[in-house]
Amino acid sequence: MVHDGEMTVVGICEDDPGVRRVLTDALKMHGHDVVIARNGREAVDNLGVRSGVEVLILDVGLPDADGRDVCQALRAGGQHAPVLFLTALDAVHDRVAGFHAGGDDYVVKPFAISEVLVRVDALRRRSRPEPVSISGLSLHPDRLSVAADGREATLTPTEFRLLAAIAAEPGAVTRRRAAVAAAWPDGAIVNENTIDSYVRRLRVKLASIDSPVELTTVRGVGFTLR
Amino acid sequence: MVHDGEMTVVGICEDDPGVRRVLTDALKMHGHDVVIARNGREAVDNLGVRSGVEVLILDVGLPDADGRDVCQALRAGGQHAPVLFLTALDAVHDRVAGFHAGGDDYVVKPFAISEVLVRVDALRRRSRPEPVSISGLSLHPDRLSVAADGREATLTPTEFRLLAAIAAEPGAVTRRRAAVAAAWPDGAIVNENTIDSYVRRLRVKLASIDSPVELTTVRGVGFTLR
DNA sequence: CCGACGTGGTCAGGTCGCGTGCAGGTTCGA
DNA sequence: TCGAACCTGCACGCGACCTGACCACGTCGG
Repeated sequence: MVHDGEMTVVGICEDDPGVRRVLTDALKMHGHDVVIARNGREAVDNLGVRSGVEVLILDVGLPDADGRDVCQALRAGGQHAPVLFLTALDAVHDRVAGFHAGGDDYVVKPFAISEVLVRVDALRRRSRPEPVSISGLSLHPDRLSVAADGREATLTPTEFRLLAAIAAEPGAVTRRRAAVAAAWPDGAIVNENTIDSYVRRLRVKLASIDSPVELTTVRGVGFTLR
Repeated sequence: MVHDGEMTVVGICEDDPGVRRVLTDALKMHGHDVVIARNGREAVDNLGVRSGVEVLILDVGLPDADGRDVCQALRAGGQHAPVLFLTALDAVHDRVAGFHAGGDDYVVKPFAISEVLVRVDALRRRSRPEPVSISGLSLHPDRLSVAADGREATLTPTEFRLLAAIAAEPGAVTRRRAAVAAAWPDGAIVNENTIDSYVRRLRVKLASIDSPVELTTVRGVGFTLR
């Protein structure tokens, strides 16, 4: 089957067998794969980075734990997959709004399956890399752009890889060799000077959006974001 | 008059001629239009997005395929019409419960015609192909058209699928491969250049309605809506 | 049965921008 | 002060993309 994208591996943490079943069936019917956890403990065991899940569906109201705690525990374990929270109606005005801002999403129970499916697809699509925010600068891999405040600048693929590599560890110095390896992953042999050209272009684009951070040179070592 | 107004186009996939006849007659008597498929193959051929059906009635127990597989195949083709599954009694406790919770529905054979009619109406009502609005652009799946402000342009089915895929996440870059997979869900091998032609046609049509958003190219990656 | 029409798909040629390298100037560290 | 490291501006080639046309096929009305 070749339809709209690749299969997504979805991790579900839900105590209610009925809801679990509904979700599992619907997701499988749409060509996705499912990993199940019945409670917080199983979630931590089964839905970590090693599980290979790409999207998480977590019930906020678990018997043994809050879905947000589960999320936090998974995140602590290096699991960065986007989360779709299932929440009861009365919790909506609580702190749920916060989820949405974080790139994660939520649906209110009782929910329509179709809604869950749509959101799972959306999360997967934009999740591969979630927008990376670094001191007022946000990188959007799905848009190939960098934004500060409201302004946004689009980057070429190579520019983006380079900036992403340098921004990966804010404050740390990215060595020239490391930057080259990141921006040219195929191991192409590029002129030492080429990277300077790209750094320059990045500086111009960062300036065009009044970036709060500067791309500075550490002479003899590499580059860093300040 | 009982039925609430507009005619609904119902797609039926059912192998039993008797059941087919009963459904067809009842639906037509209530002012609906019917498109028939005798098996899974015909369903995929006749009940896709291009058929214009608004509600699907799928027999779960087809000779050549499971109704759920048929549903999956149709969904992959961009057919998002709600489904009413016809299922045998013994399957109820199977996984059918899952359908009812979602946007879709089911009835158990043998069923009362009136029940089917009620559910068809309910399904249609709650899933009227609402136009999808994206930054001033609205896509009308039921009319295969795109509108901005007051102006409207009609699209061919392939054009619509392509635009819908790119518009799914405004601002995000839709990769060429993904766009191809969306516009040609059957996995047809199309010339790499073909998609360019369609993008061009879409651009022309978007321009003809003074679209507020532009279909721009992200060189080396894909397309995006800005 | 035939021709008009809409749709899907292909092709050849032209355009354009990304990736790249170079030359010359400038800054920094010793 | 001197050399190396870095910055700046620019030019160029190739491949990705755009453009406008063409053709094959199915549908429908006459």
